[in-house]
Amino acid sequence: MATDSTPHANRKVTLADIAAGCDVSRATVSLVLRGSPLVNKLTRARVEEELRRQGYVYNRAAANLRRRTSSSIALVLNDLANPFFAEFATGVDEALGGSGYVTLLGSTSESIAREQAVLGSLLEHDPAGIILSPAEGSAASRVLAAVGLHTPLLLFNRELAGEAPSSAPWDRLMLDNQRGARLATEHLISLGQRRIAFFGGHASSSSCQQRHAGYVEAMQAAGLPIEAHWRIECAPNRVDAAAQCGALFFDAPAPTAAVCYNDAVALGLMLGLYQRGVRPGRDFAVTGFDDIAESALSAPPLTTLASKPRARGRQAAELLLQRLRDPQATPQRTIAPVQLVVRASSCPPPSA
Amino acid sequence: MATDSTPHANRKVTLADIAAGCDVSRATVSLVLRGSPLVNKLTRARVEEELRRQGYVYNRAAANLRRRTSSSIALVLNDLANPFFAEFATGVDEALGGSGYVTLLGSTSESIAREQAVLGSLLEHDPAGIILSPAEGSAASRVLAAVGLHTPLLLFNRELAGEAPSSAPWDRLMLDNQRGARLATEHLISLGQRRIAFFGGHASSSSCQQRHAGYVEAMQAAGLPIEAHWRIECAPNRVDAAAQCGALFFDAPAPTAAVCYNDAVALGLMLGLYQRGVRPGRDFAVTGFDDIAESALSAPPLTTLASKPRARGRQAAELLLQRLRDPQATPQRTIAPVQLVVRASSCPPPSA
DNA sequence: TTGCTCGATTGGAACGATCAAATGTACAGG
DNA sequence: CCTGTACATTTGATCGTTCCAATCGAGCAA
Repeated sequence: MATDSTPHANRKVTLADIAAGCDVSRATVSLVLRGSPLVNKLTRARVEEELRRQGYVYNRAAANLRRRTSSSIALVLNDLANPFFAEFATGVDEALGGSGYVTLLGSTSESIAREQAVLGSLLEHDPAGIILSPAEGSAASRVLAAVGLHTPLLLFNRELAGEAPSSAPWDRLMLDNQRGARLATEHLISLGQRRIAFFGGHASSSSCQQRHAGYVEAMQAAGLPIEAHWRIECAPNRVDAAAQCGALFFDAPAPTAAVCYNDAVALGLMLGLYQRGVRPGRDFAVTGFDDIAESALSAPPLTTLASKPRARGRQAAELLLQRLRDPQATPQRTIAPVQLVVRASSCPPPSA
Repeated sequence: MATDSTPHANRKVTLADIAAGCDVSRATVSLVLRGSPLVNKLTRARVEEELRRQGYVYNRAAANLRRRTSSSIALVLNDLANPFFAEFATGVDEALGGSGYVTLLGSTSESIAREQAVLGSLLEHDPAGIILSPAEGSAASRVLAAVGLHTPLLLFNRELAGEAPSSAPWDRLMLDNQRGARLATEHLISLGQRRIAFFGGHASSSSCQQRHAGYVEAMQAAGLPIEAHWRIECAPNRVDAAAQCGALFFDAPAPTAAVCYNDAVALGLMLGLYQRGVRPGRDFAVTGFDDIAESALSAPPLTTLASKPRARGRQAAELLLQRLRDPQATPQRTIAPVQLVVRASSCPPPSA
């Protein structure tokens, strides 16, 4: 049978066990753990030896309870399976880990009901703050009801529906959607393009609206007309984009270029073009948004807007940590710049 | 100034506040929260009203402390940015959420040092169990030292290096790498291919070894020779695969088909082939492994092995929950089947 | 001697929940 | 009138940690 001081597989080792093991009080052991200068060198050594011997592991939950602190951040994403958000999550986790926080993950799969459930469940674990990329159509009032005013929340990527501006003083980190789409459109115009469509995305989503606004802005600034049938909606994925490709050519005048909602849509559109015998990058110009990994490697490589999702993740974490340090500061709205990356998918119109 | 019973933004609402608010004891409130049949209908209604009024949120950490339970699972991944693992994580979170657990996320970016740090940090939050997809080269002894024997661990996707079989009774969930590669190879052989290469991956990784073994098995069973220069190593990503493409054709006899380590490698190889004027799916057959989203949409669509990462995530969660229910059961090694998905990238050899 | 500071340590009450055992009613039957 | 029992509620201890105030011996000045 095991002696009383042998590392025991059954029960978890606590401060009290260590204290008993080397004849000091729990308080002293606690001081050692936190590296207090108060404790004598000799006893510190004894305690540390005992910690090692018994295989002690710190119970942060108990400490957090006593200190009324928290060491976790909730990360709630509308679509973790999307590489963009996966990269984002990686960035968040990197930055949080570096600051001693742990990431509580929640994935909502674009379901508002799941978002409510996930927020509720994560809140019970008392996160110090929340990073939320809302599901499509998620309403400010519901989020407020679930989260309350006590836990700081950083909104990423999308606005909430029906926001009452003053009620919920949330920080925001958004991409510069409008400027990005404007840059892409201006780039196409500078290549001589005049008949440019805006392709893909749900018109109801805030990011799609912003990108479309940037497109309109550039077209108008250049004095170019916009035809109604140059705006095609589709789900933001490759499959649906490929299927909707034909809609671009139903009516005259047909466009010779398209600014796409995002890279997934652009890649799908290029696939659809190929299937109709139209060669993207030669007969028809295409731009995307996001600069996901595949875009550099597609045929032709895709002209797009780099949003650096991992850096955005780190930035989101930083912004939230900032807020935790200074809860009273006025809410921040941060717009992350995007960079135009020119590749072979954008070309002059065939006539030129 | 606020009355004493007004929902207060400052301090968090506790059981005691509710109890005081409707003149019952904390214990009664606790019983209400947990839906105990013991409590009277009338008082239950009063308490529930008060809970709502004060905006109470349950503190699971405190409950877990008292009950010596845990309601979180740690998910530690070697590469969350990889769509395969992002899908896996989504599946895990889905299944855990359904069982009332919360996911503690840790991403190691293939760094053994970060893996150690992440495991240490997550353990302090006392997870009920751990799902670990280890970083490349991660050693069993180090993982054991970090995790101990107290917390159940499920190993996913990779074996640990230098495992002493008896010491750590961990459950495992692995893909059927060997059988998958064998199926792909047999498929190519059945199309008439005879000179088949094995392309990509690090020969040191266990999954690469298993896939290679499946390839060898099929070749030998068919009585086909294997040339030494038909085995090309490269990092498991598109860029390196494209760069290594030429190595296939340095020496005669050149292969007319390749079984690739995974889809990323296969897509990269197809790109490299195009650049040399070789048309994959016509002049040269290619197969992948994983069935990531792009594979169905590449040109040509990729023949590959579907591993259903999201389903694997759910399965991993299920296996771990199973283990929590029955800690004494003997360790399970589960091999998840993979399915051959035949698409246009696999073809007969040009001569046939 | 007393008084005082200084460094090192400690006991006991928290944190917010749960649990086991005790308490208080009300009502039945003997 | 007493006992038993079913229900409804409470009391006080407890989980593993931290905080606060108290303690204690030693050194040193007056």
